[in-house]
Amino acid sequence: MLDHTDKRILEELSRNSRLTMKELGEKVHLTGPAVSARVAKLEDSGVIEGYTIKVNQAKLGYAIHTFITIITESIFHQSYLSFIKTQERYLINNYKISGDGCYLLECKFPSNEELNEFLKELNEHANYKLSIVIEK
Amino acid sequence: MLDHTDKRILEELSRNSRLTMKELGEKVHLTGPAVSARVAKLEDSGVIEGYTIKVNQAKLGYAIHTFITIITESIFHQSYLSFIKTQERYLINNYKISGDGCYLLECKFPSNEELNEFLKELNEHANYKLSIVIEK
DNA sequence: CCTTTTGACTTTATTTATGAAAGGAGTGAA
DNA sequence: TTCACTCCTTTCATAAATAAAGTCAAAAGG
Repeated sequence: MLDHTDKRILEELSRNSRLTMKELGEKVHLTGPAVSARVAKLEDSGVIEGYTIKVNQAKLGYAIHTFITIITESIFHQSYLSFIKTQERYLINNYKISGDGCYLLECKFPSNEELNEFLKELNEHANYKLSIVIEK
Repeated sequence: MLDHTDKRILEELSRNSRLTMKELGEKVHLTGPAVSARVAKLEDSGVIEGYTIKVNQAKLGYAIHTFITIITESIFHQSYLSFIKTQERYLINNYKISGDGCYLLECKFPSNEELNEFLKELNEHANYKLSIVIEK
């Protein structure tokens, strides 16, 4: 289904998704049209879900990166889920998990003040454990 | 420093980083060369860190997505850090965190067997708490 | 008030990449 | 052998990127 060349293509596009088909072709030893056809297949089959950029959140003013383990008391999660929908500017990911907690919420904040305010509001909907990312 | 148009550019490129400069220009009401110059600025200033793809890990055979909270007993983390360097195929991210644990390790696995084997080996270097992602 | 400078943009023209079409090499099945 | 199939290359028309020159408006200085 996926041969070595396809994996090379995924590696190269992960590193730089704005390569031209010609450049990508040179890296994996194919011509432009050939590599273009393979990329189209990878898109159609859903292996490549999309093309995106890595944004430096700190330079956008979001210096604080956190993971918040959510423990909801009630069996109804709707209160928590509705709340985070109103907090999109802070959200990176919300994972439903099994294990120690119901959700793992990945967030970014510009300042401790805003983090603190967020946690205060969050606490009305769920308990939490906070982890702050020091280094990636 | 970063005006509304720059933010629009970041949004559009986050959604699809393979837009042509012409298409991107149309979306933000600029010509190709104008938007190209802005993107170059965003790259030079480090706001755009890179261009990448979203890969469907499940379709690559990695169906299991986990977060593992690492608690190292000793004050020397080297044993753990050396270990994970040998496990690159499973690794997505390793965050050094403050809070409940020393590291938060994001991993992917093809099967419970390999996850189990990984945990067994991990346990020689650190204690852990496992969370498995059910939904994103 | 006029002139100059600056920055961000558009226009134009050249270079370069894309993508469709045709053709060839290798593989497996009848 | 022959056919069908897949995957590739080559070629070429079209489209995009990029460099250079020109436009315009706002700010600074005489």
